[in-house]
Parts: sequence; structure tokens; C-alpha cells
Amino acid sequence: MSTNLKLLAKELGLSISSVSKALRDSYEISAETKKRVREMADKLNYQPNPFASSLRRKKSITIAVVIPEIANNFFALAMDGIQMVAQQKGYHVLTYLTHEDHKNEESTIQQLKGGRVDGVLLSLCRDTADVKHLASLHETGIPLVFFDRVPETMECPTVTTDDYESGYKATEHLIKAGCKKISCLSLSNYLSITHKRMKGYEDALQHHNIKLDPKWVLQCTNDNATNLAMITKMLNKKDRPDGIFATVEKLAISTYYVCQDIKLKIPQQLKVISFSNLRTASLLNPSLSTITQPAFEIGKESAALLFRMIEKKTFGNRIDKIVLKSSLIERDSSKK
Amino acid sequence: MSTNLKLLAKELGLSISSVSKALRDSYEISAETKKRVREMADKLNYQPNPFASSLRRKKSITIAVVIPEIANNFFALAMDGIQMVAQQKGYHVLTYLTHEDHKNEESTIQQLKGGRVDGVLLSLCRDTADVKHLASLHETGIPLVFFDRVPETMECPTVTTDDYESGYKATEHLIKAGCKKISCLSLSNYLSITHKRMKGYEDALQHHNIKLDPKWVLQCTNDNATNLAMITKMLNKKDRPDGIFATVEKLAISTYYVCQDIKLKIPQQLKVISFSNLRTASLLNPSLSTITQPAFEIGKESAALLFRMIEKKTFGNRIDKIVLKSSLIERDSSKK
DNA sequence: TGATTTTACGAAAACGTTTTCTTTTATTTT
DNA sequence: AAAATAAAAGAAAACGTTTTCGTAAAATCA
Repeated sequence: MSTNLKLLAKELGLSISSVSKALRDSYEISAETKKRVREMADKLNYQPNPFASSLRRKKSITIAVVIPEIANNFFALAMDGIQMVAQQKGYHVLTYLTHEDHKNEESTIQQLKGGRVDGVLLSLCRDTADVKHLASLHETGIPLVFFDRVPETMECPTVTTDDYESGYKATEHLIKAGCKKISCLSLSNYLSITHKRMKGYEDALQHHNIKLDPKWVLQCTNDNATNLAMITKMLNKKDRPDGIFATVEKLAISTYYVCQDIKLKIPQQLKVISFSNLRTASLLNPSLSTITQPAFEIGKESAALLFRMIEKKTFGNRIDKIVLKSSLIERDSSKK
Repeated sequence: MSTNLKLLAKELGLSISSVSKALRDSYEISAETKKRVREMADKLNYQPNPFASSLRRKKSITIAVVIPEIANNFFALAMDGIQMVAQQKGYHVLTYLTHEDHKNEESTIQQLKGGRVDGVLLSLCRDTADVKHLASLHETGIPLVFFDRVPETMECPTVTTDDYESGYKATEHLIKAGCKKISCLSLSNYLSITHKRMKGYEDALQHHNIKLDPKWVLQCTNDNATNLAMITKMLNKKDRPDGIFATVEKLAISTYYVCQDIKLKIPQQLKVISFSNLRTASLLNPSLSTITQPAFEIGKESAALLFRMIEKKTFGNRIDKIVLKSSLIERDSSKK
């Protein structure tokens, strides 16, 4: 079949071990032999078998990225950052999409316990309530770093953003723009990012003496049509909010669609601000005020942290919690 | 370390081979033994070592996806489709980003020759001029399917869209909206998609007796700032186009930014239509007329084709060329 | 010169599966 | 009951590396 060490050794009149050592630039092999070996390897287009190598060395040179979805600006950017670091380190990247279903998350994690990868980067799905599967992966000793959507009940390395502060600032921004009845659109009641963003929302309201009305906290689903219906229902009422804080991008987009549909004017009748990594935020009608997370950097930092854990396991008693800052960008959708 | 067949066999008082067969549900093993084995495997949380398995079976249960970028609506959607099929087939997916640099493409392909994957899905980078590396991968016998950005000079299975027709229709659409001086923004002069889309543009002009003016065919680069400058320069001239056909999404976005910057009104002063998978196309100011490729389906079809090739190598003498249809969606940016 | 170290290479075991080929035991047939 | 067959399990080789250990020959030392 394809050329392997055995064939190479035969061609060169050397032993398999010597050829292997020569290719790995071992000090045990003379310079001229190394040269001969390398030339023959090139000539025969030798590529080492990664499985044999991984089996023997107990190293896969591969990491896994487990995320809810990829057709999502935030995750695509984070992925970009991860890939950059991985490529630089010479690692391969396996991607798994959970599509917000914890069943997929669990089975993926189960698979990864087999040792297919040297480390795992993960962002939880919206319906992950318990983290037994993750704790169990952690126990196998495979380095695991969470980013953005991290578990609340587990001691683990994480890379996140200042979600509480961002939620607070976003809400305060709406208040200062004159909103009195501010709705919060949330993705999940399991995720810590939602909890934190909403806590910021609640605290901002309280500090500005606005009573939180539970009817304006919308628990959205994973189904777009349902979300549109929920938002439409809320905005069609006489007593409707005058501001919306969307904790994730897609809910802001849904809001825009609803407003287009029911002819509600942003920002005159409804002000909107949202977490978002839309590159077209400033081209929307009206341009969308956003809290923008440094998604690419989150990816980079997460991967860098993971590699630190992979490379020096000894320092593993320390648990890193990296927090990056998001930025609030005021645009027309929240104009006074 | 982790539990393997040896340990399992010892615990069960069986041989390694019997345990292996039991887990693979071989007819050589009795039903009750199988049950015992499975229970013990569960109890000890056994996960087969994928490298040992791949080494022995010469199967990686893994495919590679090589794409220019992931922070791109088209590729993210295609990836989603690919992942869906792969997951369904029980395959793992390795992702490689070339960032539009053929050096990366080449080194990635070189790596993949080692047999790390059972098949490759690839979309060329904009500067891939020659395809030696791809032909060479093809020769190793690893199934290879191209999607969207496919090579022109190589016989190979492809999944594409009706790029010529789309280019023609987009241009004709602008003509019918009253445009006389239509510019075409192109990404690369190596890619067949660009050639086809531009050929459609050229033919549409010709059929409507509009002479093609080369100064309105803009060869854009991979650098955003440069593109902005080029577009700005063109649109700032006295003699500027009254319509723009962008062959890729990002160039339409750049156009919007330029128009916002130099206060050129779309569609009154400039009509725009673009290839795009933006979910916010209809929320832009003004809403963007698009040719939308079925990106998710392209991913699905490509993966399905690849798996057909992986599964029955014998039928490999036939070369599939799948062509899907894009749809032209008229919105305000090209209104009369 | 003889003893010691260094240099360069080879032999062989190991990594954890899968699979072919035997072998043992149980069952059926004559 | 002996012979033939079927069922169930085990032994061992193979997949292609890496790495430890061993050993010639060459170089250095006393």
C-alpha cells in the first residue's frame, strides 16, 4: 500500500528503528544517514501513519471543539481563533455540533473519553442541566476548557466575558435612553451566561428604581417560529415594553423581524440592544446597538489555555478563569 | 491507565479476542457471553482505543473539511450540512481553515495523505492556481469531493450551484431595474465560480447590448481595507457605475459601508445585488437583493456524495457533478 | 597497547485492536 | 456408540510506529 517505515528501511538497507530515529532527528543517527533517509522519504512520498504513532505515543495531536452550532457569528469567530492557535501548534481540530441538544453533548463526550483527543474545548448547550458527563470526562484526565457557556456547578477552567457588567450596562443604556418598561429576552434558564446577563439586567433596573415585571422576561426556545410568536404576542399588546435587551443575537434579529412585520418603529416605539457579533450591525435598519464579545479572542484564549494544560500537566492544580471584556456599541436602535 | 480489552478479558475470565468479538456482536460468541461482556464493559466504562482500531482496520471513521474560512455565512452553513450527515454516519469531522492561502491548503493536503481521514471535502482558496497537490491526494485513493469552489482543470466529483445562470440573472435583474453601467466585484481570477459568475455577467450585458467596460470589473483582494479603498475610488469618480453585482457577500457589505461613508444612496444612485447567505439581508438599510445559494444543502450533498464514494469504492469510475440551484431574491437594494 | 568511552546502528517489545486460524466442547447424525 | 457437524472460545499474527536496550565498531584515553 502506501510507503511505510518498513519499505523505507528496505530501500535504504537500514533497520526500521534507525529510519524512525533519523526522521525524528535523533542524536543516535549520523548526519549523513539522516540526510539519506530524508531524501528517500521525500522520494517515496513517505507520510507517517498517524494512528500507529498515536497508539504508541499516547498522543493524538488533536483537540476537540464541542459547540452548540457553527452557523452563528459568535461561535464561528471563536472557532476561527481556536483554529488559529491549533494550527500554530501543529494540532488537528475535531468539531462537534450539539445543536443545543444535551443528548448530543453527552454522546460526544462519551466518545471523546476513548482518548481520541488530547484536550477538549466546550461551550454548553442551552438545555444542559446536569454536568455528570463533563465531570466524568474531567476525571479521565483529559484537559477540558469551557468557553462562554460554562457550567456553574463545576470547578473547571473557563474563558468568559464580563456578562454581569454587560447586562447591567446594556440595561442602564436603555434606561438612560428613556425606557421604562424593559423586556429581557433570554435563551435558557440553565446557562450561567443567561443568569449573569439577567442579573445585570435586574440590578440595573433596581438601581434605577424600576420594578422588574416578570411578564417582560421572556424565556425563549430553540425554535425560531415559537420565538417569533412569543415576541409578536408581547409586542402586540397595549401594554408593551419600550425597550428590549436581547441576551443573544438571534433574538434581536427575531425582534427586528417582528417589528418589521407589525410595523413597530425602532427606536421610536421600541429601543433594542443585543449581544451580537453581526458584522452588519451598523448596516441594519436601524443600525443595531450591540454588546459585542471578543469572540475571536475568546477562541484564542481558550485554545491557548487548553494547550498550556496539555503541555504541562504538572501545573494542573491551578484552575484558570479568564474573563475578557465585551464592548457596548451604541447605534441607532437605542437612540433617544 | 484506562480500561482496555486486556483488562476486560482478565475481569471476565475470557480471552481478548472473545471480548473483542463480543463487543462487535460477532456470531461466534454466545448471547449470554455477549451480555456479560457488555455489562462489564459498561461497568468499567470501557471505550475502545480509536487509534488501535484505526490502525488495524485501516479506517479512520473521520473525514476532513478544508475550507477558506469559517467566519463566513456560506461556509458556516455548508459546514452545518456536512456535520449533519457525518454525525448521522457516525463519522468524525476534522476542520482545516486555509484562510485563502494556498500554502496552507497544500500543507493540509500533504498531511492528509498520511491516511488520517477516509475522505476529504474541499473548497479551494482564492489563490489556488495549480492543483498538483490535489491531484496527488486524489492519486493516493482517498476520496475527494469539491464543493462550490471547484478546480477547472481536474476531473473530480463536485457539488456546485448554477453560477453562470445566477450571474446572468443577477446582471439582467440590474439591467431591468434600469442600470446601464454595471460593475462586477470579483474575488479572484483563479476560481471557477468567479469565472462562471462573470461569464454570466458578460453574456447578460451583451444580450442586452451593453458594452462591457473593463474598468468596472474590479478584481478585489483578500484584504478588506484594500477592497474598501478600491470600491471607494470607483464610486467617488464622476463616471461611476449605477449598479453593482457583487460575486461574494463580503464585497456587498464593503459596498454598503462605502456608500454609507460617501453618502451614496442605494438604490437611488446605485443598485446592488450580491451573492449572499446573510440572514439579515432583509433587515439591512436598504434590504439587500441577493442570490442565495443553498449552502446547507451543498454541505449535505457534498458529504452524502463523499460517503457514497467511501462506502463503495468499486463504483468509483463514475464522476458525479451535482449542481444545485441558487435563488434570486429581489429586495430594495435593486429597486427601480 | 589495552582499557574505556563514544558513536551509530539493530533487535525486539510495546501500544490496543481486529481477524484468521485452531482448538475445545457440545450437539446432532448415522 | 462412534462419527460428523456445529457452536463457542482462544492463540497468535498483524497494523506501523516509538523507544528501550543491547552491541558492534570506532575513537579516545591511560
